[in-house]
Amino acid sequence: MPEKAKELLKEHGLRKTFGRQQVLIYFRERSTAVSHGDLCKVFPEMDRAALYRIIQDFEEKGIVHKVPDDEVSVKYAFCASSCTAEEHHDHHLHFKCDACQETYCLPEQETPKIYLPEGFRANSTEVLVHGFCKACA
Amino acid sequence: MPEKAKELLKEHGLRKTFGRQQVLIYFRERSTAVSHGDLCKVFPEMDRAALYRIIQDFEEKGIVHKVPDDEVSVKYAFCASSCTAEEHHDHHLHFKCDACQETYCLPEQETPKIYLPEGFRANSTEVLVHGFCKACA
DNA sequence: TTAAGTGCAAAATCTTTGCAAATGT
DNA sequence: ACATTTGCAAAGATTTTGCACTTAA
Repeated sequence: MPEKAKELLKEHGLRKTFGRQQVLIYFRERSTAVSHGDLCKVFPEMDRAALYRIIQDFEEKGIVHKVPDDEVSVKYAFCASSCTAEEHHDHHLHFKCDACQETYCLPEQETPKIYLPEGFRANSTEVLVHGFCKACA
Repeated sequence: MPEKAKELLKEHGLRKTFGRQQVLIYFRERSTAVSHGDLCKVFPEMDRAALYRIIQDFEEKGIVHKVPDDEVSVKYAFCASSCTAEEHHDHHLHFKCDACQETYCLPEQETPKIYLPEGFRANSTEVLVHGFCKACA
């Protein structure tokens, strides 16, 4: 994976713009998932609509992935590795702290093998564990 | 578990109103999760705000549970059994079909044991499996 | 130069809230 | 009769869209 945001954008077929670089760097430096609203607070000078489009482009190109959430809005986190527009490979667990409300990606953990009822075919599995994180426990 | 919607409401400390009975019966008869928007379509004669409040009351009292979703809005499904206002016991899997977009509860399946990094403490686990359901496979 | 991205404004949705009228116990 | 719930209307948030202007390649 390229070190520079610039290269990462290029690699995923996106033009290197100021906004995208800022947001990409922010995602890379975080271990927890953020919503669109969160990003608006982090980048108050950026346009809301532009942020929606940046997130959307990043998700389509495999730079960030959706993290299912039980609050109102979806969250996003930086893709672990090797995700492309064709396929995401973020088969790791997510952990949401009931105290600080942060959602962590836990990439060391593989998703467990799930056995489905007859007739169901699985493509991918999302796991969201609730509890207290290291900082809040 | 009581057979009648009326009794179920009473058991959870909610008054038996027409709207609540309708919605409760609807939830009981479904095997897939629905959003507020879905309910509005099913009950176009009911007030949006009232539906929000019904869902909220049901969730608080342990009649339905939230199902994390990767779309815009949260979904809800009927509680398997014995959930109360104090504690939900819906530790089953959810399955979302990539074709028909329905989210199923898979109550036969126990959630797998998850091993977390040092310092993290789990309370509950939500699993959302993506793939093709029986009807679409 | 020209295809793509941004900023701004407006529309469309979604969610919450307050309060008078209706309903359940 | 009294507390709760509903219906309606308004406000607040969130998300999407269109289009002129700017920027990247």
